[in-house]
Amino acid sequence: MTLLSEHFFQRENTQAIAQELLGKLIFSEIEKGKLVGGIIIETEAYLGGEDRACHAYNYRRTHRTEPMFGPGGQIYVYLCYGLHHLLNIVTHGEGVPHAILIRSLQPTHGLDIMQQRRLFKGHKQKKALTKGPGALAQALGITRECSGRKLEKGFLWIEDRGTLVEANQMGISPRIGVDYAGPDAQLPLRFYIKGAILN
DNA sequence: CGTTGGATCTTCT
DNA sequence: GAAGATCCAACGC
Repeated sequence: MTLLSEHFFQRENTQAIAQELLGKLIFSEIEKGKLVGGIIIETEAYLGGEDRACHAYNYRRTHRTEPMFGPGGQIYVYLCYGLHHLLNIVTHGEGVPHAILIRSLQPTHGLDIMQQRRLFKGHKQKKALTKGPGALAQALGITRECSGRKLEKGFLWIEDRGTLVEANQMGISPRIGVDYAGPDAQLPLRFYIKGAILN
């Protein structure tokens, strides 16, 4: 198994990286002693200054978007709809605000811990542990305090265990929930492993 | 099954 | 002051 290095994320082809992340393992031990993780099965690419769907469109630089302007391998987390944290991995070099949204996992490690984290918040039982970006961040214990930190073993990291996703197993579609982005909403920048997203 | 609406709050205008 | 890279349960069929 190989830990994915910063170099991996500092390459310039964000779409290719988003595709390569499919089948990789992501781990979180943000809470010490609580190791959780799973296989990445769905990603979306956000292409920085030229992408209307990206928070950093037109190189809009704010406190929130700042991590995206850093070098690849950093973490960008932000709050959506007031209640969901969304996990992104920054790519490309410094000053180019590309990022990849991790949308879904197939849970493999620490299922009991994820189950617990998904319990409270008023509701009773959750079905999917890590299907959907908000759910996934909750199961991994990610909050926006992680935003701006680096991927790091023992905190939050990604490993390659040699899983290969064949081209015919990969699905491509427009990104979810970005209708406001005009023509960019149609771009085929969402990637997923066919059949894996269904429960 | 598919569709609908409520929860909830940071961020930027 | 408005909008938003969502989730879930409750409906209606």
